[in-house]
Amino acid sequence: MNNAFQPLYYTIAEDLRHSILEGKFNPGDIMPSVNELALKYKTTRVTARKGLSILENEGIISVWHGKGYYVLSPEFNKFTLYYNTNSKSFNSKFSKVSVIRPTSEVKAAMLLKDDQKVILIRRTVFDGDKPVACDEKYLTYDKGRPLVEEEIKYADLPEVAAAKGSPFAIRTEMEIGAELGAPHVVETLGCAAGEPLLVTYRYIIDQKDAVIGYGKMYMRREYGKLKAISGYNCR
Amino acid sequence: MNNAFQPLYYTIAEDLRHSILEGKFNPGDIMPSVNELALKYKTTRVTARKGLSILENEGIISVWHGKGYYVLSPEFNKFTLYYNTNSKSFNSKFSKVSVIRPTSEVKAAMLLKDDQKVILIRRTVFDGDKPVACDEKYLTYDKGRPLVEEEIKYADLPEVAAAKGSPFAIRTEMEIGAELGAPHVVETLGCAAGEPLLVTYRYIIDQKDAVIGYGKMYMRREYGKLKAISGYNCR
DNA sequence: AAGTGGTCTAGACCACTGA
DNA sequence: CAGTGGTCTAGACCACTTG
Repeated sequence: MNNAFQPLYYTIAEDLRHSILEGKFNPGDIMPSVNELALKYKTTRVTARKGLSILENEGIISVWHGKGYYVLSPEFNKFTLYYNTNSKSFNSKFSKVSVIRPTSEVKAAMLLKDDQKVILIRRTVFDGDKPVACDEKYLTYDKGRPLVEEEIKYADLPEVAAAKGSPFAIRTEMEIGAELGAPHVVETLGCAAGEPLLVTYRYIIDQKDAVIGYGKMYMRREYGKLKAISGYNCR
Repeated sequence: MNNAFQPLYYTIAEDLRHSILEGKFNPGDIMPSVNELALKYKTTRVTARKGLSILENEGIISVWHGKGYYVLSPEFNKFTLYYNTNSKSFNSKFSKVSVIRPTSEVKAAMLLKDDQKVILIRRTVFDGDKPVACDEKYLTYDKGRPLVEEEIKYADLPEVAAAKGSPFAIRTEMEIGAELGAPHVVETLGCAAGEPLLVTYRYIIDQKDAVIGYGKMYMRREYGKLKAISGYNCR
């Protein structure tokens, strides 16, 4: 019976989650069985199981057919990172959109043939008047598809790449490193030549594992810290 | 009817997922209704709905009560980052475990009172003979609990902190930046004073939002790139 | 009113585990 | 064998959306 505002299976999940968070169940422990829960909550096995499934989806418990549901240890090495290049508090200016011959670095990153040209988009991100970051994006240039500047200018890297195909056919990979800025970066950001910059490299990859986009973003450390969280509480 | 090796609801989910990935459905489109699917697959609404729920859990579609299931746009700003400080190809050496008065930086990071002492654990990570990273971990020091060195030495930061309470009561936050190493870091890593290092700051936070652990890791850029992925294909 | 999704039941049958 | 989880049915009733 369900006389609350929330479905019964949700109540079951909440109760169990609290038990785990309070330490009544610890990693390795077996949760109450589906039958037990069905009895306790005066419901059917289907509904009881649905409650357990929620915790399973949350990565808190795991199931072993024929044995039961086990409490897992938290995954502290798996982080969720939100990468917002288009934050509202910043404004950005596009300084260059052009078709170029790729440098050897870009050629290597995108696995390009020798004669393949790429689109280069440069952008500078400002906090008020102060430049805090700048990035370079490279996209494969298909002769057949004319370059629509407006569409590209205000979109983020993945969206631009997605516009050239199915938006679901791609994934993004990111690497994070520290570098000294190249001369034009130092000049654009107005920082010292020896200032360490946080650099993110992004690869846009289609369903055939071809790199169709590559981007590099340099951030000054006062403004460009990346944040990520881990644990159960964040989902 | 289900004459395959996999449950019917799974087949339904797979079929729908492929349709989306192939571009038969695009972001904003409405998926076939529960009733339609039940008819098509000669099953009940419950099973049909279960298929849709899978895609919903994967973040591919979203539901609007009374209207239907909608295809979502991929979330390219949300990354999953795996942070493996205990990689198998590296070995690490603990150089120091001690109880100290915190520096002002640590005091600020952990929101400590003036007289609170902390445990400091220093570690250096080697690739063969070459030092590639080093880190400092700070934990609140509770006078009541004696410091068990063995337990701490081989564990990672969150596990150590977890050992002091319920493992579920905590979360980890991470910041990533670029810095020049302090003198002792430069010496330990044997790098140039001007070499930019990738730095990760980690905060271990308990359920009362108190910072119970703080760690800093310096990585040389050739070895210390962090990687993260985004999109649907990764889950 | 007709169509959508959401919850729940009572019961069936199957597969896996362990004593 | 009893107990565990997993799948599925047929049908009921509810809540939301749209015309």
